[in-house]
Amino acid sequence: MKKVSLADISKELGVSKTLVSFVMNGRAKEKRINDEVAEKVLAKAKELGYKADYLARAMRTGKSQTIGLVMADISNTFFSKLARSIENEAAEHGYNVIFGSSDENHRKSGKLIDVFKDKRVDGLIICPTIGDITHIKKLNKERYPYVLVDRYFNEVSSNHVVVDNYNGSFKIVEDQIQMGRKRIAFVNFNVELINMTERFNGYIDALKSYGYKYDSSIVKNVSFKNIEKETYLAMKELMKITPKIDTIYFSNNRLAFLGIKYLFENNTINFKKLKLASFDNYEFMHLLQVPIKFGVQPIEELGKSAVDSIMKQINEESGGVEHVKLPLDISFLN
Amino acid sequence: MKKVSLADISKELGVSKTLVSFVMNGRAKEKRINDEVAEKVLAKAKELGYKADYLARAMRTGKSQTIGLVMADISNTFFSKLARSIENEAAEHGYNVIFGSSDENHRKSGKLIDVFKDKRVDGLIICPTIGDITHIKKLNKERYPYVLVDRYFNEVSSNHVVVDNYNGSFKIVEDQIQMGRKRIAFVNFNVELINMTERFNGYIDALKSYGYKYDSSIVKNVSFKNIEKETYLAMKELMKITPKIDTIYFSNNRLAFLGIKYLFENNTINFKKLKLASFDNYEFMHLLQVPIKFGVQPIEELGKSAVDSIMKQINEESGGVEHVKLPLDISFLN
DNA sequence: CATTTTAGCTAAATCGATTAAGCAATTATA
DNA sequence: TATAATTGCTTAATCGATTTAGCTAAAATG
Repeated sequence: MKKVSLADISKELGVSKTLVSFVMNGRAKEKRINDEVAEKVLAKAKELGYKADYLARAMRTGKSQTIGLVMADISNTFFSKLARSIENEAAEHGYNVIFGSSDENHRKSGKLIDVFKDKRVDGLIICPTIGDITHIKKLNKERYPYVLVDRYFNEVSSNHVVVDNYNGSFKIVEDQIQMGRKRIAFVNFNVELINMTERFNGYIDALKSYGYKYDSSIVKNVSFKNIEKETYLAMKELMKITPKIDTIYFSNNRLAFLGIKYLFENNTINFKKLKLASFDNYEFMHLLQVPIKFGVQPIEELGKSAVDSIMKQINEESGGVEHVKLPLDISFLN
Repeated sequence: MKKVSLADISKELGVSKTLVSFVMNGRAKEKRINDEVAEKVLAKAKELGYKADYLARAMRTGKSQTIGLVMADISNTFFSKLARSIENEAAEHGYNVIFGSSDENHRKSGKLIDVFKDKRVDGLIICPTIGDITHIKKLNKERYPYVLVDRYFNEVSSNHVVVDNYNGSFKIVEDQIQMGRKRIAFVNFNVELINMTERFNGYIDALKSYGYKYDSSIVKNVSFKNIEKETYLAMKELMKITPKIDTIYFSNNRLAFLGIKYLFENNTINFKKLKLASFDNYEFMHLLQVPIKFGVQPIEELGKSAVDSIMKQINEESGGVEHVKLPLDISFLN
């Protein structure tokens, strides 16, 4: 019941391991192996139940048929859906996925990247966080196949696949404006992640292009770490401001969730006067009895596109750095 | 900038690879290596930036420091949270996690198990689906380290970690009874998965022990595949039944979500008369303006416990088959 | 002083597949 | 007919770490 190796087959048939290896890798023709011999090898392999040892092969070829996935937190729906999409697309190419969560901590992501490289993943899909620039630069230098998803850095060239944060955000705010909203507050993360700043820029520019004045007192920035407390605090402050705001726009589903939770827990809110908007959603969101509008991230395409980029790089079909920007699905605005 | 190997160190110092290997594995004392020599080796290793090659080591030792995780669908919150918990606990032990989704299809899970074994994962954490008995039996025969989570099979002995479905379900139904509900409908999956049948048994027995008569017309079973359509159909039928039901109890959060969605889309429902219950929840659930009560799965403990079981097996500290049954958190019933 | 023990180290096999280099026999070409 | 090309296959090195078996010299023992 123990493992069958190339050597076993070669011994039983009295041929060399080399020959068996060639046949098993489908290189019989190329290597001009006699058809009859090749067939015998295949038959014997089947009989003995031979399967190439993954580790031995990986060690020789340096290829592991595995992709490393580094995200902020797989238990977050956005990332778990992304992971699923990546898993599916990777499977199409015969690859598996090994994953790890960074919790937006670049020490963790750095460690994960190192371990995954150590395990010889053929490529890395990374949702980078602040401070990951160093790691990206290193990957660039080493020409290690990788692709960033959801976020990237202006300061360093990289393959990346992201959603069009700027235009998505612009349209969501524009929609509120067109609905007659006058004072649109914005709740964002206080970090320099490009997706977040782009959403902010979309907000600003939408206001501008409709002649609204930018009022920094109705823009709140909360931290990843104390997201719950700070979002609550931001909400509390926003509700007190005069003249009254009539829309709160959340730059992400998590913030929207917490904001809504706050509103429910402090149920003096009049939803005739206050509307909500969110850059992206949870599946549940439209069931909440709350006037909220949101975009929907093209998560599946993000994952698919990321894997495709990795595959191109692995197979060296890549024509240099690749930037993919997918539109936010705003069909739910109507 | 290329990889530093044991041989590089041994050459530079004029000692054998064996010695270097011993030192690097902390076996210097045991192998009676001269302290000065050992120190020299460590210093040189640091200087050259030596890191043991994972594949070479894995090939020799047969250990990959990786755990394989097979679930129904990582994009489902239950599983993604479980995955996160498993990832964390595995990391504590220096392990990574490679994952795959079976979509409740035993062909897929079988393939995943095979591939993961091929990749020499040191253990498997499996959320099995119907038809996986064969694979479990095989793992038993091979004495491959594994543990089932969330589900298991009565027909075959296995290590498993599950929630106490029976008692959890019993208490949820009991709670409805104590609230004065008279006709409690049940929406379940139509599959022979033990977690689902146990939830059903809890429902039945709670009814019985309070002298309720079991009425099969208010128990609906839907399939995994057409979950959306069939749940809608079940809801439609339940709402028509007379005498009117006054509680719908969903055996899982997904069913509850779809049921609620149906109710909202057919908004003639009077929530003064109809209450809801669900075995487990979504984070959002209590924000819905719906009278729903639910249990909360001890997901983190499930994952932690599963990894611990695997670790015991890997380190051969396991004293035979292990069954863990964790209580459902019902604190939200109050 | 002869023998045993111990300290300190190494050679070489091993895990299992891949592959560069090359050999022998046959066939084609000049 | 001598040389070149092709067919069909093999030997042995290699990837990098682990580990068994064993060697030498010094120290301990009787």
